[in-house]
Amino acid sequence: MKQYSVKQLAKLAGVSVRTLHLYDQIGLLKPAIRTEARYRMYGEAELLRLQQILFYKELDFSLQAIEDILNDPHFDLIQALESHKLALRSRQERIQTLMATIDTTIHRLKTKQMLSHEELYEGLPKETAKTYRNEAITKYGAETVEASENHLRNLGKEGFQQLKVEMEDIATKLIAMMQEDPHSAIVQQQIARHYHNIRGFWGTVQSPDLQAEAYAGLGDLYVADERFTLVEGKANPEYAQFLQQAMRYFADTQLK
Amino acid sequence: MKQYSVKQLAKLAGVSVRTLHLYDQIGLLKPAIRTEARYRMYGEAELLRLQQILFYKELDFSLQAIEDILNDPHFDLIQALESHKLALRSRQERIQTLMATIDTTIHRLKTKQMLSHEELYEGLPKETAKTYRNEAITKYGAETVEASENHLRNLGKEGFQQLKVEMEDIATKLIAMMQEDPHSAIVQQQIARHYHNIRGFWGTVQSPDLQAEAYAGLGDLYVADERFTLVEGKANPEYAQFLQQAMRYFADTQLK
DNA sequence: CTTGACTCTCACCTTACGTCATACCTTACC
DNA sequence: GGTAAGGTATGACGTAAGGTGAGAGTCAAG
Repeated sequence: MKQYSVKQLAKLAGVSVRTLHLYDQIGLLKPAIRTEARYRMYGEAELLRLQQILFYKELDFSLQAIEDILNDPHFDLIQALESHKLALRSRQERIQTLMATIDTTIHRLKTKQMLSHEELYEGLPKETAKTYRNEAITKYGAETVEASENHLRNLGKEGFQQLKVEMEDIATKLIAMMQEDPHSAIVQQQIARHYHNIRGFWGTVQSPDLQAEAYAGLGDLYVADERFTLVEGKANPEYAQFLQQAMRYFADTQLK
Repeated sequence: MKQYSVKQLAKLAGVSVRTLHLYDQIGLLKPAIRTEARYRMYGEAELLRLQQILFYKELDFSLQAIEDILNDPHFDLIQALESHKLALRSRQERIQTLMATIDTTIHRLKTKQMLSHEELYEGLPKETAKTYRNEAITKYGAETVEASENHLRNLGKEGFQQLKVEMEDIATKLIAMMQEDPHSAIVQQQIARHYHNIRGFWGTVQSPDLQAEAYAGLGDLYVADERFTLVEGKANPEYAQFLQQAMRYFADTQLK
């Protein structure tokens, strides 16, 4: 029966000596025996177990999870693999959106397509909420607007409350930024974040184009519904109009 | 000019107080002033900077990277974003292969398609290397076999040496496992790892089907070329035959 | 007997915070 | 003016998976 020292086993398996020390310490892989001088000596069985450990480690399982899997032969391996795959998938989706955000940010930087708030405000007629809503309906169709409205209603009390808190929050931030300026790119970033946060609220809308429309439409709705124009408790129509413009701009230029 | 305490700012930006303490400590975001009682007070400028920090943090930049970006206005932001995107892409690709591996592992477990080494050895005629090679040629065509051979030659001394080391390594492990058994699934895992490692060596072959063929062909080549049948310096034709079988099995059943 | 290679244990460092512990400060209320 | 509640400060420890030494003991070869 072959025996391996730490270094031999480490080289064989392509890991560091420290790693074996650690695995011993946490009980994941203990040496077959210790010599008189407390040297660790591993046998074939340990090599085998180490291979299994490395296999699961390559799949990004945590050492704790690996220990659970290996120590319990009745472990539901398939289930563990499935759920691990789900975790991997959501990681991947997150990375996907990150890359998309980077793309739009790069594009924005390259084309110097930054939104100054002069731009945002210029040409904005001071009309009433109803007018905006009707405008939105003629532009995007009653269907879209009503779908958004229905979705808002379907949120229920809690969801609506949450949305309101979120809106007040971003409102406060954006206003502070707009006063401070001059880095208006930040405003764009905030809108992007807002879009990202809000997106989950209308899971029903599927295509990206429709999402962009819905997002812009939501901006119109914000103007229409004064519950969303409250900033720290009091109405702020200027903010609402600004937000509407910014959201439409974002939808048109960034959501393709 | 508005002032914010730690808690106010934390709530506004959606982070914890501890986070602000940390950012202060590492110099990423220092409060505008400290009160007599050393309370941290932040102004609009700090809120702005915090927003920027959070934006980059959402993109998975490290705090150090963020500090570099924010502290140097001449920083090549676009370049940083591009390279960050590359890193994200490779992460994503890695996850992709992980999920694929999980899929095949699950499939293997479900269909109990595990390779016993009786299976592997049974019906294996004890023929010579040349015979194997010729067999490989008639099976997969001279083109495939020669392409593999050429690729091997093109590796140059170093590449070939590396490949040999790799081969001896896996040979040692596999033989140990086969003797130990009885978990033959491990052998499958090892073959999968081997395939994964080796794959980079023939970047020219494009389609998955062709890669599977090339991989199986490589198994035949191992038998044909005794340089690959060395285990710790001495020839080991049994291993070569085993490996050939295993690789073909893997290519046929796992690489689709 | 000494050198060099190997091994042991201990312990601090990494990231981006969370979670106490202890002590001080501010504000509201009586 | 006292007290209770709650905000704040600093410091320290813990997380995952090891990296990187420090200081000391062990082993085989020359």
